[in-house]
Amino acid sequence: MRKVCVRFAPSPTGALHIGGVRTALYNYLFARQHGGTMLLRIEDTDSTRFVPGAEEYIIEALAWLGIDIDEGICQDAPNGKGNHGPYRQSERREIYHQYVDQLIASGHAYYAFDTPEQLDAKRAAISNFQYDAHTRTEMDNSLTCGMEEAQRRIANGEKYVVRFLIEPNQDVTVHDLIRGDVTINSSILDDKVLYKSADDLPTYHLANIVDDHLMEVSHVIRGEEWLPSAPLHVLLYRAFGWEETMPAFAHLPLLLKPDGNGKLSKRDGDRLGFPVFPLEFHNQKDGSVSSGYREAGYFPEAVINFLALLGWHTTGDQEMFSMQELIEQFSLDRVSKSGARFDYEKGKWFNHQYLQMKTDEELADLYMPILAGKGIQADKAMVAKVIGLTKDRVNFVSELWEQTNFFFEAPSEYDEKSLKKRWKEDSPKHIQEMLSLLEAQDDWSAEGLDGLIMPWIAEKEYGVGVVMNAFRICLVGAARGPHIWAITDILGKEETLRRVRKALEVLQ
RNA sequence: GGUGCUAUCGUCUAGUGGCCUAGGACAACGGCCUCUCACGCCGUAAACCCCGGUUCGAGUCCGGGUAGCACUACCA
Repeated sequence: MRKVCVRFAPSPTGALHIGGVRTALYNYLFARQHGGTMLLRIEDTDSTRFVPGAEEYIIEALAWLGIDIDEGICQDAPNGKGNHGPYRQSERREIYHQYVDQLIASGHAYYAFDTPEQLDAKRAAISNFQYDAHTRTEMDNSLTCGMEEAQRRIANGEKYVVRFLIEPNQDVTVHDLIRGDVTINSSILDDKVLYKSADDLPTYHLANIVDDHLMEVSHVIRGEEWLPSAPLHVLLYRAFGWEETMPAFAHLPLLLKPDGNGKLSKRDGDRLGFPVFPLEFHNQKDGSVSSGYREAGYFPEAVINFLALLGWHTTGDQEMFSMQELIEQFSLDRVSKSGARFDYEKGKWFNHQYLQMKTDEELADLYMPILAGKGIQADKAMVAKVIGLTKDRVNFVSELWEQTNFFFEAPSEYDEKSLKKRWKEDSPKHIQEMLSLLEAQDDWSAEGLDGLIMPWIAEKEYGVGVVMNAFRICLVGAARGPHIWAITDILGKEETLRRVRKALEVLQ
């Protein structure tokens, strides 16, 4: 087998869609597994859809996710590294020109002068109009006007496109690594535009084949939306005489909407309230802002794990995979053929799993800026201790606040539902008595307090639940939180007593 | 409309002719734990799209339906 080289080739037309991220991931896993090269090429042949900042966004997103680029555009080489550059298609005009000329010379392509308006009129007049073997003889092109005339018109500055001449009635077979052989008849293909007059750049089809060939790409792993045009690409390789070194193809299943029909779109994220992009994106072109997984509090390894399993699975029951395990176990023949519905709930679960794997200190580093944002300066050791008590109940670092706020600030009000259920008629009396006991207590350890309070409750027959819940409300402001002696431990005697006195005052 | 791809619990999936009275995970529901809320643990419910065929035997192979998806631009 020849040296593996895969490419991820996004268009800088906006934020990188999560489906694109998965495509990049599968390419990366395949490359790493085979000791091959992961190449990033920017497909900016549509000047009208270019969005400033999109390319930088793509690079930053891949870097955040840990998808390292070996060749092409990347963080340490914004203009590309490697021997096959430039890696931005807009910088490869001359190269494409040369290959288009080759196709014209060999009779595989021709010039066409039909304007977009003329084509629209044709489509309106003839249903299912297709520019192909049946119709090209009636159109305005170098086949009908003659090559010399065509050259003259071009020299005069007339706008033209180059079309690929497709021989009708040929069965074209594409071998797909995931789906097997796919065969279509060339008659359903139209004479695709290879070179556009609008911006003097090639279309995707031409640029893609020329670049993959020149960049020695061995495997094209891309979304299923490209499957219908794969036979066209095979025909292009043949026309260039490159069929021998043509890359292998693998078309990945699509990511579908969580509900309803169709593929996952940006709108679904807005509608259902979850990110569809890896990073938050501020679109400079239309002013829109899209939320990202990073900003939503996801760990990159959770996003990777979640995405990897949307369309791929091993034979076993394993669900948690590190990047290294994915590299070892990934294989294209275990990629699903059918589209995968995007299940955001499972994404949260993955983040929960990865959050539990972090140390309390690591999480404290992430949480302390959030606390600082609320004007709270706390000791890292104390924050880590609080996190150790509460992390198992959150999916995100950002959710820590609602689980830990009472450690950092005394309750300013008392939850009504908790009061109704847990603050009984006798509670003020119980807490008052308990306060006296606590005031006289020197051993403030969990064991010490437990040894003090439990026998007292038992002796008075007040009921553990009744007293402890009322006590909890005094400290927390509600009926929630970790074990009560863990709370008193962190609060300390002074703060605990202060909160109890305050509660007694407010609640009576 | 045309062409192609696809089809197992609500969702992601395991299953490559007998190990399938179809396994796991998320979500849902119930229980346990317990001073509360969670976590955790245990359990329940939940699927082979339909019709034929091949075969001793089909979720698994074949054919036909049906449904979903994608493509059908001087977008990628």
